[in-house]
Amino acid sequence: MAKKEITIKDIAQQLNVSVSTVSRALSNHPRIGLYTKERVLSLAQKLNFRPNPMAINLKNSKSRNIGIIIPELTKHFYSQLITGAEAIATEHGYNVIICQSHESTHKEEKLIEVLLNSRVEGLLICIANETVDTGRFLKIKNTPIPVVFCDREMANLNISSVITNDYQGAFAATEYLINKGCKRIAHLAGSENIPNSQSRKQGYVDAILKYGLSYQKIIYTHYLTHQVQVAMRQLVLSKPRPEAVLCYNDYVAFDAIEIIKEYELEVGKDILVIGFADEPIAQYMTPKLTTVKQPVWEMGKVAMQMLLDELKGKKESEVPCSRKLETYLILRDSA
Amino acid sequence: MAKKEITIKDIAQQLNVSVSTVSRALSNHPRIGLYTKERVLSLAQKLNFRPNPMAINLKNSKSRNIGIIIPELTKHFYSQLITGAEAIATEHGYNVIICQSHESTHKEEKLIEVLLNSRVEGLLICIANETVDTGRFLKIKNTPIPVVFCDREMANLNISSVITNDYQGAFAATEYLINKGCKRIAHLAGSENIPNSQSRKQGYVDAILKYGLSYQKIIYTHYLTHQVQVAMRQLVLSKPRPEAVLCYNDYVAFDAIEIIKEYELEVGKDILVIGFADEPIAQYMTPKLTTVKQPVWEMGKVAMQMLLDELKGKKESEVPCSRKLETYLILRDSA
DNA sequence: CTGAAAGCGCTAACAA
DNA sequence: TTGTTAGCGCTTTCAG
Repeated sequence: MAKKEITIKDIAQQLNVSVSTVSRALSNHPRIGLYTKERVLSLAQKLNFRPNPMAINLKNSKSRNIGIIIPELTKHFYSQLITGAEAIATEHGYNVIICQSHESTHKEEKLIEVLLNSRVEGLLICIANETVDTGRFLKIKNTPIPVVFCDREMANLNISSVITNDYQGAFAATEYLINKGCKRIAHLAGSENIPNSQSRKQGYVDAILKYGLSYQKIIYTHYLTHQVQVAMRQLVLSKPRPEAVLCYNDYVAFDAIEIIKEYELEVGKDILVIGFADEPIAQYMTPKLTTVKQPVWEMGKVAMQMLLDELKGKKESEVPCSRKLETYLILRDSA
Repeated sequence: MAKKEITIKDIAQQLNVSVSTVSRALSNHPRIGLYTKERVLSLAQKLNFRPNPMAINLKNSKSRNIGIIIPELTKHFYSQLITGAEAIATEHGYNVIICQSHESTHKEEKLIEVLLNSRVEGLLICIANETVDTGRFLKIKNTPIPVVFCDREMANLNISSVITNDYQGAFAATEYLINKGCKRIAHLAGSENIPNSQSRKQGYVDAILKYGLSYQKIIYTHYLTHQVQVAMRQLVLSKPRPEAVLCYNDYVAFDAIEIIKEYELEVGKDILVIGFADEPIAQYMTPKLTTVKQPVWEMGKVAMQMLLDELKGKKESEVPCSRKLETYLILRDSA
């Protein structure tokens, strides 16, 4: 049944005018007779005419597409980020093309290539955890399209970025614990070479220092592995035992809580636990998790807005631009 | 710095051949001199030429885009579905345009319109829960592009669909409880007018019937509202109290478990609980939730494959095509 | 084997 | 105010 898509040419013929007239009528051009315009508009309406975006894009040499690369769509963090980014893009008439690197640097490179080939007008990238070599991104600098990094910035690359203030989040959480009277606060950190982990660790350390506490204990773990449980077991058994533990993220906190329960200690009383991120699971744990919330949705919005600004030729002087979004503590039952 | 994108014309000029020759060389056309071909290919390589997809699409009147409409990207279920669908699409050289209806029928309609305007070649739709009026979808039937429904089918619409076998999942779960010796099994169902909820309820009922149990209790609730807790409280206090409860989904199960704990009963012993979906939270509850897993990722793949098949002109006789994917019980601690 | 030319649907500079 | 024409980048007859 595939009825042929109707074009401005069809309209022109039926009305005995030229295609340019139709084009003008449709695009609200000033120099056109009111009567002709009406005729065109009403026929277009009647025929259910929809301009062919492929033609328009070719004509303008613009794809109106923004590429987004994230590690994993099924992680709540990223789907939230994308929801924010997409809202802004749509608002400005852009589509987003979402690609997943599945945390592989190699795939990441491929995707950049593919997206460039498909002529995206801008790129929003959440670098894979695995990625450390900034060198690979130098080629991006040579593309004419704007790039914005999200959630993780790449040092010395001079590319815009939006991240959350991990340092401040960890600092505030630690401070909260201290104010609650905890003297011995441990930190289950993330991998040592991940910048986000480093910042959180530093926030923790500086808070400890600020209040002159003598106890300080940091254990690096790779979350979602057994390392966390091993580390936590070690903490529970250490003497004196910490009164609180600040976790790299909510998953780490979950494992920590399991161990605490295993030793029949009470979470939120014998040992306070604070997570990071406010994943949905934070509300579904028992006890419900006190955690540092990152404004992920907003981060997506801000990043996309920044990208569009660069796209529309903001003054060079303001590029690259870095923004750090504040986090805040959500108080629940674990601390 | 925006260096102009290089085109086949550039290559043609530098090599003193015509654009058509370049085109042929690039597209591996048979009728071309080997030598010329080599020259073109190597120059293209050297110049880092990438064909402009906008031009190709216009030429072919094909967008190579598939539209996907889902209620909410941040729900794990849907992000998983999309991951499956996207994998297949990419594999076949298609992009996906992901849109969220945010569970609004109105937005849903708008999105269909927008996607049609943007010339997607096919549509994958997960209907919003709110949507009941199939009439609205009739217009889709008049589009020349193939449509596949996912997760929920619309009756009497003659459009292809892929869903999971809710009936069988609920039946198997109930049967499992019966085999474990439960005589009194209650069902916390979803909203009465949602097809998925109806099927699950029916699976429950039929299992009860098959084994000739005399106890049968169904309470309809709207999940993520207080209704669930109210209903569960009622069940816990009823005499005789049910020995097990089959929940409409994992969120319902979570609330049910909270209530059970509230009465100091032991989940998995005093009352067994089974959820539905296997959301990530299922593993993070205490106790870990026994639940009916739906093959969501696979559903996305199957649906996209079906869509592409229709797109590539499978025999009309095989369209529409309906598939029902089997679910399976994941045993954990709650039952 | 290669080139010229038309055309995909639309816009815009230039004429009338 | 309207029409003519060229062109966006590429493919594809149709000639040579």
